[in-house]
Amino acid sequence: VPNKPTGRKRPRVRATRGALTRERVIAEALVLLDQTGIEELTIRGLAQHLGVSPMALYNHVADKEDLLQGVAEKFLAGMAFSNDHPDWRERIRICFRELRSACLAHPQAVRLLETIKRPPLAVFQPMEITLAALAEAGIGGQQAVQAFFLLMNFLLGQLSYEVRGPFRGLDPAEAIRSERLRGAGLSHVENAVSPDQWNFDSAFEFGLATILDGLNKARRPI
Amino acid sequence: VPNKPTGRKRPRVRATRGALTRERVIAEALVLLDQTGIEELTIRGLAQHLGVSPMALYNHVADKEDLLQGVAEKFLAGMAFSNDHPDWRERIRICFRELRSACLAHPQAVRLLETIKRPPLAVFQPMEITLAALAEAGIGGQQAVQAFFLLMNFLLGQLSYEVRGPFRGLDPAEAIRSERLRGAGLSHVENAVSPDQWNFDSAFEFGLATILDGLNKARRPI
DNA sequence: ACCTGAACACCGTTCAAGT
DNA sequence: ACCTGAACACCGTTCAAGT
Repeated sequence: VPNKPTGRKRPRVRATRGALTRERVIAEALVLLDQTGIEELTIRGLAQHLGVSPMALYNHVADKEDLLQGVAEKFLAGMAFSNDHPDWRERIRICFRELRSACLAHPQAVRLLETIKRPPLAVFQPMEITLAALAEAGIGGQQAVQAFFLLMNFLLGQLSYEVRGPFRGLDPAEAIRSERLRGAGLSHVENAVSPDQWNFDSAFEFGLATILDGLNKARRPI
Repeated sequence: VPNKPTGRKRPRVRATRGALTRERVIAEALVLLDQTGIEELTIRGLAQHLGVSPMALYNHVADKEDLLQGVAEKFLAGMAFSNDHPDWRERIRICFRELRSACLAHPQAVRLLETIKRPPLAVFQPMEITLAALAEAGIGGQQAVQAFFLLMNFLLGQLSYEVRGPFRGLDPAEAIRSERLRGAGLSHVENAVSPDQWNFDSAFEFGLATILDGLNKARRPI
């Protein structure tokens, strides 16, 4: 909001009119995305939300793909990652915890990361932190990059699950009802799954810990 | 194709007409999906592909969501997982390799797993194999389920990356060009990334090995 | 029971026209 | 330079009508 009129009675609309800029279009798109959902984020809907003609947006955005790309950038932008812990393991842990937190702050936006053609530039900072930490641990080269993608892909997989809500479709009660699972010898599944006690936080921490333990072994190839 | 006419001159269309069934609709949807892409798989397009009115499909499918669900089931159905290796580690490894292979056989269909509200029933078999193997290794309860999801989420994350093609947007040459990365102190990233030598197979194997190493440590909690 | 055409309420985007 | 309305080529889906 550039300059708020002091005491004028002029309609407030004028203040935002003409202030349509790429920055504002993308910012409001993120707001609208959070309020509704990725499915409902549409050029026409965004235009209405901005009180403007649909075609007005095309002055600041190439097409919808470009808009989504911008929203994805904005959504991950401004993230600051702590990088001062002495232990390299803990540095990686903290970095991915922060990344996950930032993603979960905009649950609807997480699915953008699946839609987008190319990953937002914001992933480079966690990558730098991870590669630096791994280098300190004696892991470098191709292996270090693969380790980063192991962590990153686990995070993305977990997030896309997490965003969809707790554990849908893996309820054993429902599974038993299904024809396909009856007598299929899935005894371990039947005994193991209890969606009500599922906890994404602890699952995430378990994953992180397991990967870091595994990487620890990779430090000195046998 | 049921019964090919022997020497008749009658138009071939009659043979497939009326044979419209849920099975066929879903099967052809998968064919069309493989040929084109998830974006292009549309009710109207599928109807045209089947030589039928769009509304005809609604006799065999509730709505598009139901269609996609059916395609996802079909796409993963009929998979047989080897489960006879003596080593529990190798059993898990083989299972997830087979799962990945099956997914990559229909690259366009992989994105269905992200779109679908609930995971296809087919994931229960790998889950059973994994839980059984982990039980043999002394890992059970909540931990075993979390371990399965660690493996599964890694696989899904890797697949969604893999399907999009090799490493797009993480080219350092392109990154340097970008304003945001200039002077951001991303020295490790600049030195490490070389998309041309990236190999999804080896990245997958590295991930599997690392997770299994990590799980090995989880066998006896300290 | 299954298929059809017409119609409705939406999309993203192009184009020619306004200021 | 920026915004607009009308129009185009698409969507998924409802409805009433056909067989």
